Amino acid sequence: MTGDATLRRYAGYGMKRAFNAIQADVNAALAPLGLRMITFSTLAVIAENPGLRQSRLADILAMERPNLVVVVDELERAELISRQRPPEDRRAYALQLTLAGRRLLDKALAAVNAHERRMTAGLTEEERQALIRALARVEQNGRRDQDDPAELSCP
Amino acid sequence: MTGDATLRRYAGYGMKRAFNAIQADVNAALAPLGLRMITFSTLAVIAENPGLRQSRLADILAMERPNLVVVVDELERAELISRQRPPEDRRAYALQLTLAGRRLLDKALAAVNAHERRMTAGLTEEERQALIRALARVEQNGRRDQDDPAELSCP
DNA sequence: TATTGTTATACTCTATAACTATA
DNA sequence: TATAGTTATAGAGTATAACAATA
Repeated sequence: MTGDATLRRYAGYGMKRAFNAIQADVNAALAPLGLRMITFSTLAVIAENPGLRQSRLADILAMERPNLVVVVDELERAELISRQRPPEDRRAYALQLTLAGRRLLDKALAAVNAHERRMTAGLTEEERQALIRALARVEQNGRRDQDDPAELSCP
Repeated sequence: MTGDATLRRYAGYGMKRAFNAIQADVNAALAPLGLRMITFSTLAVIAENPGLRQSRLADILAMERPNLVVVVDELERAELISRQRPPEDRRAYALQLTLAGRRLLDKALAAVNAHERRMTAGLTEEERQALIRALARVEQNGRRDQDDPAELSCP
């Protein structure tokens, strides 16, 4: 009686609906920390890659450089990260977490871990891993089609 | 070397990236037909529920009524659907596909089927079905948490 | 009083072109 | 000339409040 049986056959439709739920839940979980999905992700990637440059960070997060600027500005203003000019290339910035940033990220990771458990409740750990693997495959299929826009069905 | 190993452990991160790929691919597949994801979905739901009202359509597609208005306007202007006043409730509109709408939807379904095959290439049919099931579960977990905003870990 | 569709509005995310300062 | 970061801007998608017509 839901009325969308046609669309329910597609992974993309389910993904849109599931992602909307994920986004709402993770943003609610991060809001008490003053973070949202994109600022949390940015902190996590900088923590994993100290000294990272903004353009490389944008590559990793698959977002455009201009859109990252405002995020980095926001995190710097909140004193969660620092921008330092490396002497060998004075065009760039090396990004690092501050102590406050590291502490907040630890709290955020706990909140996001709880969020992940909540949203994947009812799946076994094997099913959760299979979901993550399937999503990575879909992403990869999209990346391949970007390089080769022609249809390459299967020979 | 990707630099996002921390985030890759979360289904939500993979879902954001996979959905971006899905959206780009499906919109590219539908553009030659003058459609995009939301107009395609709207056509598909109206086809499945002839005489549907806009507020019920918004419920099914999990979107706000005001945002649907512009979509229905666009489809009506393109003469793909018709709005008819039902005599028993002259506030509402009964939505139906036109013949052109039915024909275009058939073409769009073929394009979206090809898109789905492309994006889930490398998954077995069982894995694809498991992906769809897992996404529905995540969506449902989000819906439950909306009703009960408190954390309900596991007893 | 409540509901259907609508208007207006605002906020986020995303995408592109063009600028500056360095290399 | 090319690259790193930036500015400005425009387009989607999404959310809420308030209104007119009808129930």
